Amino acid sequence: MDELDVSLLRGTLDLLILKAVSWGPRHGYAVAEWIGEATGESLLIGEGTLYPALHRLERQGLVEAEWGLSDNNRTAKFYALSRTGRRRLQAGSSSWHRFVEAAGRALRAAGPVTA
Amino acid sequence: MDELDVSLLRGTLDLLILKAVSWGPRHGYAVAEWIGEATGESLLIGEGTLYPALHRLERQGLVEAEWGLSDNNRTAKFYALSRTGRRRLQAGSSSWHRFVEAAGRALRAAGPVTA
DNA sequence: CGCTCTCCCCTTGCGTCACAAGGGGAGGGC
DNA sequence: GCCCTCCCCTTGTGACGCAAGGGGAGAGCG
Repeated sequence: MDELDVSLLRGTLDLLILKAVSWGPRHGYAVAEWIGEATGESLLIGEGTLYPALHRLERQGLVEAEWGLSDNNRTAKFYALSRTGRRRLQAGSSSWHRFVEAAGRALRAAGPVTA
Repeated sequence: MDELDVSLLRGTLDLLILKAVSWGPRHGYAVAEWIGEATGESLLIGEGTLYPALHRLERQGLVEAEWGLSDNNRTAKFYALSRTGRRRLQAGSSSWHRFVEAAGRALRAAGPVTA
């Protein structure tokens, strides 16, 4: 009943990261923490998953990175949501919900054709 | 507003295929058709996606294949859900819904900490 | 009889991605 | 001085969705 082994994180991770920085800049480590908290520890992403994803999003211009100091006085790279990133987050969320709704309906279907 | 380009089909496809054959044997082509219908044409999977997936599921013992004749009198390979396949479908569906619920909650979150 | 259309099967190659496993540096308490 | 936590990164590997290819066999139609 703990973390899900499900590998369907695919495609959802980017959205979650964008969401994590949608209220202001956050550094990578904090992004991972937020995702963990926000999903009730259901989704724990490793650093080998997180950082490549952040770099990917940066390369796509969806987030912008800048070095700074964390609350604990540690050097950290802060990521901020760009304008296109925000649009992407909205569009992506919408797509995501539609996809999930469609698939969920199919998975809950009772009969083959119900004819 | 048509088909979704989203690549988060990852991990969901297997479940949909298992569901498609959960009411009795179905051949590959028909599986793809059912998924299309059941998702309101939101999810249209190509043959290059479908067949490898079917073979994968067969290799894992979740479905069993057998040659037969389709409604149109064509030679076709029918896939039937095995016992372990059915268990997998139930467990997978449950995991899927929990995952989706957790991620959905995070994506809909209003504030960072609401503190 | 040939033609074409639909149905139904398959494979190879490519790009992407989650993940495990590795490595490093710098602050702060003891 | 030591270790723990925080915070960054990379390389390699396996898995997978997908486009693009190829083929064969039934059925309507001229």
